[in-house]
Order: sequence, then C-alpha cells, then structure tokens
Amino acid sequence: MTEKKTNFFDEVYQVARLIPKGRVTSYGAIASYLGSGISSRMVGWAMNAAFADTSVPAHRVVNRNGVLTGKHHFPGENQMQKLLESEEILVKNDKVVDFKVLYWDPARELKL
DNA sequence: GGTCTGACCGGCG
DNA sequence: ACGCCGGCCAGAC
Repeated sequence: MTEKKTNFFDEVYQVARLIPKGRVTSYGAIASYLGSGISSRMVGWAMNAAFADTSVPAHRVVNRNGVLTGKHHFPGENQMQKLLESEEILVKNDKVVDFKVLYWDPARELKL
C-alpha cells in the first residue's frame, strides 16, 4: 500500500482549519472526531507543527478546561490570547470566557 | 536502537 | 475530592 499511513497530522490540520472564527475546540474533541488510533496527546504534538503553519489556527485549540495550555509555545506569551481576542474571543486568566458557549465540537458540527 | 517525553483525557484508588 | 497512571504515535537524545 503506497497510501499514506495515518498521517493524522494532516487530519488535525484540516479539522483545525474548519474551526469557525470566534470558536474554540479541544484536543480530545479532535482526537475523538478522528476516531480510534489517536489520542489527545498526539493532537497536541501535531499542533506543535501546526502552530508553525499560519494556515492552522492553533490558537483556537485549547484543552478540556478551556485553558490556553499551549500559549506558552507561541512566539509571544500573550500571542495566543491576542489572536483569540482578535476574534472576539475573550480570554481571562489564560482561560476562554464562555468556553462551553464558544466550544465547537467537530464530532457534532461536522457529523451532520 | 531503546527510552522518554509531549500543548491531553479519562478512569481508578 | 484529589492523585496517579495508562494510553495512543511520533520525534528527539
């Protein structure tokens, strides 16, 4: 099989790009949407490379608590928050305000 | 070439 | 309620 084997990295990028503006999602949500053969940790690791890609809004991906866990990886400590605020997403104490409201679940939105 | 960590999550004690 | 551990894949030392 010359097919690419589980390049879940690309899959994560695709889903991340599908995140609507002003919305956020979690690593586990993407992992769950991609199905078995992937865990949240891998999403984060994939995001590490995705964050280097401006085409991938990695700043819209947060953890289950809605906390900007990966903000420390951005070029600026407040870079991630700045990007979120730029999209009308309020961030307080490194946490997304109304996270559950802005939460965008691919397994729910893309399922239909 | 083996081991460990890594932006997490969920279950179990 | 809190703490620890296991799990999934891949890259780095």
